[in-house]
Amino acid sequence: MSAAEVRRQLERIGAGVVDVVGEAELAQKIEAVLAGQRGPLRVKLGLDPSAPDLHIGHSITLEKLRVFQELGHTPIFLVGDFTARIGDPTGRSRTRPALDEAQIQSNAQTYLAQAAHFLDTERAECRFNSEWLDALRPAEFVRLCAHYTVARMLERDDFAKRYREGVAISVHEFLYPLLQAYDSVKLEADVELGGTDQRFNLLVGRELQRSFGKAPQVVITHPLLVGTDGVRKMSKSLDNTVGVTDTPGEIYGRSMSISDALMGDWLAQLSFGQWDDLQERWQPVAEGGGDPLALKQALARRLVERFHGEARALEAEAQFQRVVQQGQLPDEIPEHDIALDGAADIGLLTLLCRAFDDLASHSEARRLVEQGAVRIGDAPASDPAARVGPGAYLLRAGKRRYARVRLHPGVAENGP
RNA sequence: GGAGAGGUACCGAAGCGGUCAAACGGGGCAGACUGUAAAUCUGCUGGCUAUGCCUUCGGAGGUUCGAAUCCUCCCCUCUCCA
Repeated sequence: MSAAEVRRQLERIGAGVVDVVGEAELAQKIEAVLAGQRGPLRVKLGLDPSAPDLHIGHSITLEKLRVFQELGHTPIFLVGDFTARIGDPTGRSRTRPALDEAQIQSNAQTYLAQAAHFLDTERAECRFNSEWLDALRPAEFVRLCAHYTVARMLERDDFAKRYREGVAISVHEFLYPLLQAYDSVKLEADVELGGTDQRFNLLVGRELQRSFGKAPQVVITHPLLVGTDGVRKMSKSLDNTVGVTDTPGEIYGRSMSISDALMGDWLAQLSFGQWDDLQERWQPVAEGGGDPLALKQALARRLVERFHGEARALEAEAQFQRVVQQGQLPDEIPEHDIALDGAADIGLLTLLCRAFDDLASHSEARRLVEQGAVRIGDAPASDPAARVGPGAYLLRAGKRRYARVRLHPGVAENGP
């Protein structure tokens, strides 16, 4: 009976993973838990508090953490506040400022709040690695470094690549995997989850635990979700995410913009065993038949549903069909009151910049006009030198930007 | 410490005294096409009171009618040697 339970747990844990290092140990650990010889498994997931907003790529590991929780084990969120305060581990975006403690705390809270979409964060442990890393004295730290070698560090893909290509690797970058591994030692993690890009770091944790005479953690890696661009991994800095806090419209629209091929990946990776009906519909589409549009709509709807519920999902779909597919106006269009300050009219370019926050300059507005992207009401506006007098207008710049403006002759009222 | 190679726009990468706001590729934006896509094609991609003007080629000076391009010093990266 216990053997069946072990098998059941292993099966659920193993669903959708890329790799489980130490599967036999995992079975033993679960057996021991079931036999009452030890407490629940301690399952670690590291969080980077410098980028707190979660996207659906994160949902893959979070979902697995939820599975562990359902099986009675203990999720541990490890906030890398110490590491975040020091700088960026990838070495690429060195401009990213080191965060101060208040920001880190607030980011960590944001993270947990968003993670609550996936699991019961109340029943999870949340720890900050500054707890032990701040206390680490230089002598101890140096001793810690002695547990690992430079050659082994260079085994990591991106280190090896950068070393080969002559790209700078700072010494502190070597320290990150080690510090992260030390977290596992201190937390006595039984399992650590991560994306495949974390494999190396997680394995260092496993070896360091062993080196410290502790039971090595089981390392479970999950596939990285490819972002909306269909090429690179989903990442906030690449602006190819579908975010947990995005509006229903954004989630729906961004999901609809993915390629058909990517739709297959997303269906497989984000299903979590809940979208069998959609998976079935994927097969014919993959073979060039079926109804890819309908399937993609169903996927987009389910994603909205996951974070905002069914009602909002249906709304988002209806809105998308009206606006994007039929070219009608969206329900909500930002409105602006613009005062002419006594002038008779206003330059079209100035007007556009005031109506659309994301237009950075007149030159950018000019380009849109010259490229025929701008409409006032139904009429195309193609003259950058045009001027607009008082009145109410519907402005459109490209497919996504809409604004209603009321131009009145008065003087601008300044807010209190 | 020594020798050499480098630092160019969002990224990669050409340019090496004027014709350079800087080739080319990627990304982004816009247009066409489409299933809303993707792929493909086309255009744009520093700013402005705009047939011209201003700011930009690691930083600060200098040479020159004129500098991303030459010189000096400084900062940073890489390689080899110690």
